[in-house]
Amino acid sequence: MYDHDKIESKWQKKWEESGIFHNPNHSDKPKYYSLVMFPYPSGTLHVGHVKNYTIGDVVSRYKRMQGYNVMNPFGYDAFGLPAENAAIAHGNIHPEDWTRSNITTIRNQIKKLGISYDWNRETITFEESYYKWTQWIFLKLYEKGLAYKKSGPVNWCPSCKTVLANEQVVDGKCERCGTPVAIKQLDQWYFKITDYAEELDTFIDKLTGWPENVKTMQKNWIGKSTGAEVNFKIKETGKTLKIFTTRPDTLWGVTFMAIAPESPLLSELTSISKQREVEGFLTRINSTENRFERFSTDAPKEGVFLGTHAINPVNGEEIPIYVANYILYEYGTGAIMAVPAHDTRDYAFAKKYSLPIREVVACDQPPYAGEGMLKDSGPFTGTKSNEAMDKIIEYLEERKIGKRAVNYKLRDWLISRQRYWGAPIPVVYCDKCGIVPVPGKNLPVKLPRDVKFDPTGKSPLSYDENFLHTTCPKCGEPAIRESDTMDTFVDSSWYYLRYVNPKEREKPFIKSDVDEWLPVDQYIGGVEHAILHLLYSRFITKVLRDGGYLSFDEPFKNLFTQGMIYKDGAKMSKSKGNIVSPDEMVEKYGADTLRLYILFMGPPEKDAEWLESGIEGVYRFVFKLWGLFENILPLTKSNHGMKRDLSDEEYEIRRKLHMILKKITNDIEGAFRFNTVVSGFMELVNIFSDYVKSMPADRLNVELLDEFSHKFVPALSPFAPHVAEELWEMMDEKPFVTNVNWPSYDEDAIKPRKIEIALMINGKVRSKIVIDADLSEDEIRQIALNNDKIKSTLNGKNPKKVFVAAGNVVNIVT
RNA sequence: GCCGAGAUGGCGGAACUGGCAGACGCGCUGGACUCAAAAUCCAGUGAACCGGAAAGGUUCGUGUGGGUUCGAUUCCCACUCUCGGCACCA
Repeated sequence: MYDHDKIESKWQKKWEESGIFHNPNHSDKPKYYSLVMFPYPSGTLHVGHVKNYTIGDVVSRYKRMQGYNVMNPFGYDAFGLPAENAAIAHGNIHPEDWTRSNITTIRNQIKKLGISYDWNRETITFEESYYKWTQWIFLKLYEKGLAYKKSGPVNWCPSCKTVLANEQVVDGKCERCGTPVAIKQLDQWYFKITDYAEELDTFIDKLTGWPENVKTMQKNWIGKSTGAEVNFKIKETGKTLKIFTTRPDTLWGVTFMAIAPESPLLSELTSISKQREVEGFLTRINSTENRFERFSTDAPKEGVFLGTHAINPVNGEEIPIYVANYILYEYGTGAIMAVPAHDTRDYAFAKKYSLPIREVVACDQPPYAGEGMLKDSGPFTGTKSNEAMDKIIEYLEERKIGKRAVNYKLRDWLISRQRYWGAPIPVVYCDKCGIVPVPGKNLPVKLPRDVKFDPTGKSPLSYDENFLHTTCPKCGEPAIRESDTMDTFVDSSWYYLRYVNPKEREKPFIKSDVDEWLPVDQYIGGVEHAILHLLYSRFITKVLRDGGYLSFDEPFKNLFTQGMIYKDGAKMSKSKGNIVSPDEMVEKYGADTLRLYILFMGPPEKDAEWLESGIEGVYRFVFKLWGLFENILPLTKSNHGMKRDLSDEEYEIRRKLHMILKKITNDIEGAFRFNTVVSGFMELVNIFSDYVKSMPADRLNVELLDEFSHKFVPALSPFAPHVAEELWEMMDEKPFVTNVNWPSYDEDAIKPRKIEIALMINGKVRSKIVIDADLSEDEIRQIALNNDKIKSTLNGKNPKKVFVAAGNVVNIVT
């Protein structure tokens, strides 16, 4: 009788005792780094996590069987808001204790799933031995001028009581809790990711192992656009107003200028007579309930004439300058040249204020933003707009009125957080010396344990006098520590490096080791990190490379984003109460069944609906498989070595065995089509069950059964490792099946003796016949034409043409 | 609006470089076992129709409309819908 409980705990113990999943950093075998996105331990795991880890485990175990030295590590993204919020909600439990207890739970859950992690590499981001190096990374960025403090408008979540990065604001709401985000003016720390915008953009094309949608999302987020910067003189002041445009070819169509309400240029561009009107406008748009209304695409375009004029450098025209609500201060220069005929927004604005609309690209009707023949454009009249682009930029450069320019939507990464549970930013403020970074030898700046961490909007650490007061590392005078902590995305931007040398005390990692192991060969996780984590990690990798700490450009060679598991048509969440717990499933059906079912649900990159009846079907399969081996093993053991030629039926069964083995191998290698791998296992079990039942035991071909069991069990082991080990042992083979080579298939065995081909008349199947596989096309044609059924259907008519597709069909056209 | 992915039985999904659509599983139907049920096992299961039932046969069928081809789920064109991302980025 199959007893999953007994088998699974038995092998989990044996694996642990033998240490077979610990991998050395150096070995004769080629390396393979398999990585799953580590979890946020804010609760327990659900089956959605299990999907992630199962896919990673199958890849790891498969690669191990193919002779690789596989690194398959695990850890916890253990700092951060959810842990802190949950700790507060659960009474006054300390976030550390709370998180640790979650980690213990999760670790046990994972061990029961039979995942082959190297637990020696386990990494927890809140440990001093880890965040010391997170702080070290901050210092490296600071040294290179890539970490800086500035005051400006920031996203503020009133519920989480902290600032957020742009990437953490979704539809104007906090990515985490859904509260509408407010804007505050604050002095905050930033990482200068914009310095790497160009490389982050262009290197996306080199990420051939990444899904297309993730690459597109990153491209969009970085938002590179090329064009020109053009200088417009201000008639009244003689100063210059710079603008960025992607359409320098429409310069002759400019009929007004517009600047952002937040622009510092606003006051000097406002004439005295217009001041009152402009102030009224500012008050009105700033008082709008939701500032995101102003920034939505369909908000009405509004503005006020400033009473001043710009001079178009290409034709000397005087044009009015407006302040307008649709101009973004943070993008480009915060000011635009407006071409109403060729931009829908400028068009709407011009219509509203009756401004001239001048067509300079031939079109049926403005607004037209496409390409076309230029007209009324001075020396460029008659040139195609796309061809004129470069020439016009050269024209501007020659006359020193403009230059080629590139702009990005990407903004710098705001990393300060006004919360307790994170790595302290390692700087102090000294009255004499200003901002002073904490020297590397003084790291870590320890996060004190006993702090009141209720969110007040001010950093909890700022109330801790012991923490706050220190001495300046430079002059030794009293100084104050920075009390903000770092965004947890800083922690997770380098954990994949730490796994290589998790116990290293002198450095975050050893360069030669990391250079050997990275990039990660296969990264697996949810698509929700398409921008945030994956972009930050790419950035940090490049910064460390430029600092000489790494020698590779990109951290993740191949990326796979698995789909989510839904229950009752919705995402699993505690509040909906539709969580499927892996513990319950393991207890009821066993880890092997759970793993197989999760893979069988559908293509792994797609979302899938959890169905209890589905897992029961897989459970039946495991039972059937077990029963088959209970029948086979006594035969193969007693008659081992007895040989007999294969009958046609047996030849066909053996052919299927090798065919499916080949298919399984291809399905793993190709696009992780594990659902069809599992169905392949089912087919084999069905075929062999039918065979065993088809004749008395003493007439079965034992050699065939022996071959089957020695191919099937190793192939099964990455997917259902416990039952595979148990069967392997029952076959009197030495443990562990986990360590044997991936089963090969024999191309010769796949060649059929006989084939069935369809006989078609005008594309419709009229008959099917079985013929020898080695017949020539002519022979097949003759057989087809002499077939009774074909003859009677043809009814004496002469076929016009006969197509023979070898091994498939014969199509007779009349 | 822009970008990306997709649409196949009652359901999840298969189908190699264009070659017998619906593998595998779920569900359903019938049967065996049982006093009965559950579990298990066996058989059937795209739709409509012809046939006395059976054997068998015909037509239609991969979102819609066209096209290429002896032959299209697969290639081309147009459209509809669904999902995901971005969204006043000049």
